[in-house]
Amino acid sequence: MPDPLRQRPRAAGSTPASIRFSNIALVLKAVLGADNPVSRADVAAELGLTRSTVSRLVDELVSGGFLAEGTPVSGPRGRPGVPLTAAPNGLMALGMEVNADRISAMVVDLAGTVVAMHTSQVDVIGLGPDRALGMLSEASSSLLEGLGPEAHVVGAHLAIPALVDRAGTTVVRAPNLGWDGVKPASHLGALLQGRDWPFRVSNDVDCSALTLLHDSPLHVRDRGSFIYVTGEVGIGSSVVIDGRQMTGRHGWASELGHVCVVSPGGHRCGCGATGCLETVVGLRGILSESGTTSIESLTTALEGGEARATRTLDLAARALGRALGAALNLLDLEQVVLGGHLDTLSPWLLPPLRDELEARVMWSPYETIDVATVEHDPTRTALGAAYAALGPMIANPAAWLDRSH
Amino acid sequence: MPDPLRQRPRAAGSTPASIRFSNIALVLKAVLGADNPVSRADVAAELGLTRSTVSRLVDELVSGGFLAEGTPVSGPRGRPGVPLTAAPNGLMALGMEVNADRISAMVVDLAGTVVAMHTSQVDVIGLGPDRALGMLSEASSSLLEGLGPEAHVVGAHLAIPALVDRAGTTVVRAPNLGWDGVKPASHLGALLQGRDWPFRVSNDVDCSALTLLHDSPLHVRDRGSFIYVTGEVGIGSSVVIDGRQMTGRHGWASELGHVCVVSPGGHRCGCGATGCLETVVGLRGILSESGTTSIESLTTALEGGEARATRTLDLAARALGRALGAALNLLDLEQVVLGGHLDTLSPWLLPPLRDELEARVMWSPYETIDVATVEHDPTRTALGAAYAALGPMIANPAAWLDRSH
DNA sequence: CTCGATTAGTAGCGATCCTAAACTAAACGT
DNA sequence: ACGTTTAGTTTAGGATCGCTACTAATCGAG
Repeated sequence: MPDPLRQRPRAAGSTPASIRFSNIALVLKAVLGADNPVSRADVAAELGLTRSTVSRLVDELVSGGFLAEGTPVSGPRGRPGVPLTAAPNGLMALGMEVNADRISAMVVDLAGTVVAMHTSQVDVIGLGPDRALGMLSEASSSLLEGLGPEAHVVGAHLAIPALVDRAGTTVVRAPNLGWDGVKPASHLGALLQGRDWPFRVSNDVDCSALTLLHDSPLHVRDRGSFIYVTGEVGIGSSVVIDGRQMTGRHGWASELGHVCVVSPGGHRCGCGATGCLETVVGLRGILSESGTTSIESLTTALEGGEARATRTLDLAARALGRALGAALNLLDLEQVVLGGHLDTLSPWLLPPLRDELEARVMWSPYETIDVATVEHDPTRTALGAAYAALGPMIANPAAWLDRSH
Repeated sequence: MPDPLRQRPRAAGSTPASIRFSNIALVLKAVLGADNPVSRADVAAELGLTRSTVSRLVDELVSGGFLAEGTPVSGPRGRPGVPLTAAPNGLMALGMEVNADRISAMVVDLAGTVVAMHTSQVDVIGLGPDRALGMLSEASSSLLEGLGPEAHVVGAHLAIPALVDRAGTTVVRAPNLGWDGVKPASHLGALLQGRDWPFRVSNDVDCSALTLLHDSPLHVRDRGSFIYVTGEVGIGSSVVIDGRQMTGRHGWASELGHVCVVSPGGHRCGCGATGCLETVVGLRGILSESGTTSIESLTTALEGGEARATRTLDLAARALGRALGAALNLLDLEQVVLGGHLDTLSPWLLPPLRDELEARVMWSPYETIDVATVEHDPTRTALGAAYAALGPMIANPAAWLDRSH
């Protein structure tokens, strides 16, 4: 007997319109994701659609401000194709970051070009949510006012060092900021007022990882599955599988910093448990264990071959190897990317880390484990936030086209 | 300039036909996944499609052998609806299992009903791949011959305790069977000959986990994200996220048994590393540590409150907690499911395990961690293999309908 | 310089699949 | 008996894509 109470918000049956939604997104993706500008015919061949279909969709994207046509380029034979690129000065998004010691805002277009940006060093902890977000709101607003008249900012995203709920609206807990249960949208009134933007919040390391996944908002790199581990205040991490970020059920996945790597024994961690990776590989742990006071004095000691420092780094690398070994055994990823002070210390970390991974990862005899590093870039997080803001538009351009029309 | 070398196998642009492919799959899913038989009108309401559309698709599924109509059932008002169910004696699949000490085969229909099954206790290790798979082939063939004439078996799947390549064709390594680089299809000639079945191989624990995800081949349970950990010969595990099994890039994900849980110290594991979960929580490790010789003598000792056994179980539970804590911190899953001897020993494992997880999982203050157990069921693996074989058909019924027509 | 070959892009027609609305069917209650 | 309600079917119309034929633009051979 059918249950009249089951009145779900209806699942998604496909209609002819959803073909267009899907195809127009594929076309945009094919154009933005190509290494070199491509023509309508190239896109048609790549997607297995006819030239007439692609032509129609491309025309829509051009008139909607997503794409621009270049001047025809001759091939070896035949009529020259019209090269398609992301429209400059077309659609853009605002990426924002709040961290313990700075706030940033950045406007980025569909090609991934930074059109405008602003960063201030401020003591966010001292200010509290309302004043800090007020400053961010002001800085962002003046950034937007400085843009040309044809620039069209269509969404915003905020990166924050915190556990954020999956809906992207509430900061559940931000230990380094001392914020609990903050709803950033309600403090950004001046910025969001009157703009019907999609606005969301997410974890800062997740945003940074997006810049590793993409060269531009939609150009996916070779690395389709990786874990990014960065040492900043604590140890942050983010996992990407098959080009999609793994958020988990609540958006709280990828807490590599609190994987247990020392047991028995192990120091107490800020999270309440003992033996967390963060206690061994976090900057504070490394410095106190090595008897140094700053990363500069530590590297000096290491370059001098000082025994205590060298031994500390070896232990840290092996602990990192145990945690990453767990991640690779569980997730079967193709690459590990290290950032922050883990990059700075990589000359001493990498050899024992690779060693440990070879020994611990079940499939290491069959596939190589790629360990890479990325240099610290203070703009990476806000840039990733902008990528996140552009995401929905790229995923469903038809919705935007139909709305603006 | 377009690159003429880039001649990819064309991505998937949608055509009008793909609407039907997608919708017919949704309709089948809605019918098979419902708690009670539903009518065409119910499906239409659930999917947000019109009754006429759903009617047409249902008619196709009925004439194609996927669904059957029951006798109309009156509601409180109006014309009675025709209840739809999986067709009995319609489409079926063959699920097979090869393990160290037995081979099994099982025929299952779309409703998840076991239509026929066969199990033999044999020493698979002694036989080697060719003879073991030959026996399986013979047993399966005679199972198929015993079915009624209207039964239509449309695919097969083999579960095997091994690392299997992602394509599902080659057993890369099966430590408990001593098989390396075996291609099962080439040893199952007599069974597969002349049938244009899809046939694939995958890991046994992954197959078992499918039976936890589904009550029937398509009825997804509440638990959409969980990790299943089972103690058999070693420690096997499988991760399901949002109702989809996480296979990893090579299909080698979910090796929880080789997460490091004891360091410093830790015994050497068969995999070559030290301190693996398997060395502490595997049956062999628990027995030797507790000074008992079988699970029966161990439970007797535990029931008698014997100190060494109790202490061993406590340490094992806490080690399991460290490994599962890593998994939950990395993956943000909603449930842990324990099977095999971990279920048998759960009265002694669960309290310290829950304790350890509460302490180690970052988000435990915000969401409860559900730890459940499942009883050992020797048919679970072959049943899961059958589910796996039915999967492609359920995912794309239109392909089958068009082919058989 | 002209013409053929080649490739890019466009236009019209037909096929497929969906929605909408009208219709028929089958039950209940007054 | 008849109206109401809900299930299922039929028919007409709309959206989208593929197919085919067309025009456009370039190169190179004669």
